[in-house]
Amino acid sequence: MSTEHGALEAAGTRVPAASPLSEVKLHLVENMEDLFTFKRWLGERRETPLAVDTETGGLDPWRVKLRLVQFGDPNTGWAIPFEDWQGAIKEVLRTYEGRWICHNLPFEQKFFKLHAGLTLPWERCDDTMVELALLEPHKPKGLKPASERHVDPNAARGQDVLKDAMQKQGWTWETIPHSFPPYWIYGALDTVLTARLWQWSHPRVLAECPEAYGLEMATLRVCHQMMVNGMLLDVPYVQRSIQELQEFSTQAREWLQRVHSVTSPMSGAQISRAMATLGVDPIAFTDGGAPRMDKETLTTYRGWAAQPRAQELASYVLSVRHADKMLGSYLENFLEMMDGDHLIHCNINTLAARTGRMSVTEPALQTLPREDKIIRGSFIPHERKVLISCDLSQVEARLAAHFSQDPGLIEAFRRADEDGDDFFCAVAGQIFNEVITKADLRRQMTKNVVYCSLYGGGVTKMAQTAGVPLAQMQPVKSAFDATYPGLQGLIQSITELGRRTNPPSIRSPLGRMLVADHGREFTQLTNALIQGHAAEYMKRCAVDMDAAGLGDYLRLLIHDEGILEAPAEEAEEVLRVMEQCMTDREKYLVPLTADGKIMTERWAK
DNA sequence: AGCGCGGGCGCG
DNA sequence: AAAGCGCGCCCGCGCT
Repeated sequence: MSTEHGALEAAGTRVPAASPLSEVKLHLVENMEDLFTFKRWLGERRETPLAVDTETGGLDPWRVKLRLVQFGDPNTGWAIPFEDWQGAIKEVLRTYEGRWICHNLPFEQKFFKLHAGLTLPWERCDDTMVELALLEPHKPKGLKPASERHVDPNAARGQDVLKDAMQKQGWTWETIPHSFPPYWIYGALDTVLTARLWQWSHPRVLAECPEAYGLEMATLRVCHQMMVNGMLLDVPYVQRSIQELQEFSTQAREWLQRVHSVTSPMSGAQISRAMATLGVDPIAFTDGGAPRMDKETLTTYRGWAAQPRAQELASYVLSVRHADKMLGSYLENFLEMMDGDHLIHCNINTLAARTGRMSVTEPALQTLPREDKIIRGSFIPHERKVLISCDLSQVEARLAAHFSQDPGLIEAFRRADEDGDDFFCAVAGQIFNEVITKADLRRQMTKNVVYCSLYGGGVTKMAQTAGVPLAQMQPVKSAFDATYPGLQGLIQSITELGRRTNPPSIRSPLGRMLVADHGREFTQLTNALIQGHAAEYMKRCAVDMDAAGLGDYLRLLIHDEGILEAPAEEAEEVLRVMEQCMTDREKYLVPLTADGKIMTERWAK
C-alpha cells in the first residue's frame, strides 16, 4: 500500500495543507511489487543520510519482537514488516553504502544485533538524539518533541489516534497489526522526521561542538558492546543471600508489628507515632514538615542510651530498611533481569545527566553498595577470567586545580604524586602548618571543605558533613580560602560567565553546553564544569581502552571507575594498559592518574 | 489499577 | 549574603 498525498489524513489526523509534512509520501511494503518500488527508491541519489527506525514489541530487546523496520529521507518514508521481509531488510542494512541516521541509535543497534544478527557500521551513523542533547540539553530530546520544535508543529499528531485505537482494540505493541494505518504510517513518518531533524541539527553540531559529538558517538559504540556482553551473576550465591535477608526481614517486621504496631518500616508516620508513644520527641523535620525518620535521624536515636526502647526501635527499623533495600533494589532484580546464561545486560544511557554523565538502569549497577559487599559480590568472572577495576584518582579535585590554576593546589598534587604524600594531608598541612596524618580529623575536614566548595555548599554543610560544630569548621574554611584563593576565584568567574546566557550555561573543554537552573548558577555551574569534564574524560578513557583492544573486556563504567573482565593470564597486562589509558600527564596542569586492582573470585574489595 | 509525588537511600 | 552536585529505584500515600 502506498499513500501519495494526504498520508496523515489516511491515519485519521488532519495536517494543515500548508504544513511542511503535508506533501510527504509514506509507503508500506506488502508484496514483491512494493519491495521493487522500495529498492528503486533506495537507489536514488539523496543529500541526506538514510534514516532508519524500528517499531518493536516493547523496550527490552532481549525479550520482545522486532515488528517493523522503517527507512526514510526528508520526503519519503517506508515501513517494512520485519518477519515477512527479513531477508530484504537484512540485505539493505548490510549492503547500503551511504551514511545512516537514527534517533536513539543504541536502541536500534541492539535490535539489529539480537534480531538480525548484524550491526550498522558505527562510523557511518549519526544520532539525532545525541545531537539534540548537545545542542539543547535543557529541552526534551525525544523525536516527537524535537520534531515539533524544528520540523513541524504538527509532527506529534497521530500519537493520540494510535493510542486510542490500541486501547479500544486491546492491542499492545506486540500485537497491533502491521497494516493498521496509524501504526505503519507513523512508523514510516518517524524516519522522515529523523531525516529532517538531522538537516536542522547536524550542521549546528558540526559548528558548535564537533569534538563532544565525536566522543559521544564513539561512546555509544563502546557502551553498546558492554550492554551486549553483560555481567555474569553467581545465581546460587544470590539465592542464598536473598533467603537469609528475607528470613531476617520477616522476623524484624513481626517484632515491629507486635511490639510497636508498626506495619511498615518505610512509613515515617508510623515510626514517629511509635516514638511519640515512647515519649521521644522529633528532632528533625522533612521539607514537608513531617518528623524526619531517615537513616541519620534514626542513627541518632539508636545512640540514645537514656532511651533503651527508642534505641531498640530505631535499630530494628534501620536494619530492616537496609535488608529490604538490598533485596528489593538489587538482589531480587538481578534474578529477574538476567538472561538464560546468567548474564545481566544493563541499560546504559550515555547522556542521561545534564552534566554529560552516564546513567545505568535495569539494574542500577552504578549504585551497588560499597560497604555491604554482598551485593557487588553477586557478580563473578567467567571460568579462567578475572574482574579488574581501575579508578581515576581524585579526578574532580584535580580538575578543580586545573581549571582554577591555583598554584597551591597544583603544588599539593605535585607533592602527592612525586613524594607519595596524600593530597588532602598535604593541603591540611599547609592550612594548619603542621604535619597531618591520614587519621587526623583535620584531614577529613579539609576534604569536606574542598568537595563542598566544588559543589556550592556553605560552611554549614561542610561542618555537617564532617560531623563537627560550625565554629570548628569556620576557621578551616577561612584558612583554606586564604591559602588557595584560586578555587573561590574559579567559582566566581564561572558563575558570572554562566549568568550571561539564557538559560545560564558554560561550555566544557570539548564544547558541550552545560546548563543550570535560573538562580542556582552558584551551586550548579562549577560542579557542572568539573563533573561534566570528568565525564568527558572518562568517556575518552573508555574509547581509548577500546582502541587499545580492551573493548570486548569492558563491562561497566561507574563515573570515575571502569570494570573489566579479562582472561586470568592477561590480567596484569590488561591492568597496565587500563591504567595507561586512564592517565594523562600532559594536557592538564596536574596529572590525571588512575589506580587499579585485580579481583579473582568476585566483584568486591 | 495506574499515576505522580514526597521521602528515603544506594552510588560517584 | 548565602547557597551540595549528578543520578535510579523503592515504598507509602493520595488521587483518578
